[in-house]
Amino acid sequence: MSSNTFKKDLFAQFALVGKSLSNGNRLELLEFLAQGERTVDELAKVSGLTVANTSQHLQGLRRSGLVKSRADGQKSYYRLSDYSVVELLSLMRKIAEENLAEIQVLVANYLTSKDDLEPISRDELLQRAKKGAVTVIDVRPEREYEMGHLPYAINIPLSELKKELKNLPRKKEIVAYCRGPHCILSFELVQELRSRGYKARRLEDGFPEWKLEGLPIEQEHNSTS
Amino acid sequence: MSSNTFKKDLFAQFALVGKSLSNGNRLELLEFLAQGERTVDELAKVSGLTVANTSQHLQGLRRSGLVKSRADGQKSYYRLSDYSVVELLSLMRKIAEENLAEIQVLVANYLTSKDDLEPISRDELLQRAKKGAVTVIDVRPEREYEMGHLPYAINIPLSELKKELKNLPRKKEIVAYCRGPHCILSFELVQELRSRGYKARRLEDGFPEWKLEGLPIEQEHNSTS
DNA sequence: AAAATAATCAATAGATCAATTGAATATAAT
DNA sequence: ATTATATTCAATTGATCTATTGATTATTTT
Repeated sequence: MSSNTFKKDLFAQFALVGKSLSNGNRLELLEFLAQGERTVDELAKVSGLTVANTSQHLQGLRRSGLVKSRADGQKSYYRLSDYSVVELLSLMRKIAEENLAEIQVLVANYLTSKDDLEPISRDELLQRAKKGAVTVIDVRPEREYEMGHLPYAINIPLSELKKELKNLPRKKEIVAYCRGPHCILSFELVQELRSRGYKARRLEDGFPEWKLEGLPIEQEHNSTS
Repeated sequence: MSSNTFKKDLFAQFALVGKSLSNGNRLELLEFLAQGERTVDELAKVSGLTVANTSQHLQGLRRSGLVKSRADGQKSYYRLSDYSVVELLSLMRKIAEENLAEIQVLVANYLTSKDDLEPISRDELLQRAKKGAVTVIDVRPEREYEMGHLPYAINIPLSELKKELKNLPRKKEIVAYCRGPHCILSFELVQELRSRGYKARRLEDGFPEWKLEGLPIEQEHNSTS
């Protein structure tokens, strides 16, 4: 039965990856790392964790193979090991959204508390886009945008918003979308824009759902490896 | 900052899914459930856990949305919620295989301890298949086989092996493959076959890698939803 | 009705995890 | 050299997880 302990050992290794995904704070760190390489300090700030705690989580993530790090001067830079980690997070989010009722409740409460962040439907967006009546913003990291996005959508990751504000129309409606119906990035972008007096709404769900529906897609052609 | 607690709450929900994936025994249960609906008792047997322990793990998996259950008489049947759970497991395995050196070590040791379960390469398989010199077996569950498999491969899930033995050639070499280079199913099938006197080897890796390489694929056409 | 089967429940002990705190290390700036 | 900055390390506490044990419930069979 040495095969049996082999099997157990193998599953135990796979479980190391799962362990990394078993804590909300670590997921938040990973999500942020999906936008690119970051220092411990930056990661601590956005996640609201202490630096020591962040550092320890990052080391755990490195041991499980999800992130890599490099040191430069007094800083350590962490990044996702691989693009497939983003896919893993995406898939996890999708499965959670589809099967955990609690998520629906959370989002519903958040929306009512936020007055009306109610989303625009795909159909409505298509109709208004035809008339050129909306500006569509893709909030995902550049890499994901390049691999496919909604037609006429421009790419403005959350971190780039301030720079891009001057190029956005004051009166025309802005529609933001992201990875899925509960991807937090689009919520935040819409809030930011509204607080600055822009007319902004979220698309009801994200790029994957749009693509799945067979709706038109654009893609960048400069395939930089 | 109520948006902040919303974000934390949301990530905490996603982490429930990760938690389910953070234990080797649960991964083994999920892997087995990928082959179809099973009772608690069956799951306890294959995993080597006590029934009570198995039952508790399954209830945890249900709470996190990864499995569903139904009761019939005195039995409870559990199944994966969704095919995307199989995709999630696959992706996790792939990421672990690529990033955890320990897995390479485990497999290497297992192979040497098992004399020669050394795999056949894709190229070698292609050449020998052209001459009709090999029988190719896809060890994955039927559903996955139907969605795409190697040309001329026949589908024999591990559980079906005994029934199919009489149809297998005694002298011609048999090559088995599965989901990935370390998918345990193909290891087990090869061992079973060898112990019964068949000439059997594993393919060096699995279907996803084959597909990725752009090599030819067959697909069933009866698309039963 | 009594016994057998299948699964769940409840309580427990040991192991592991998560966050905090304060110290330590290493590099950069003054 | 001294100070500041960025990160890691080590120890600790409370919380959570895992497997075990024995009891309990519900359904079938005898």
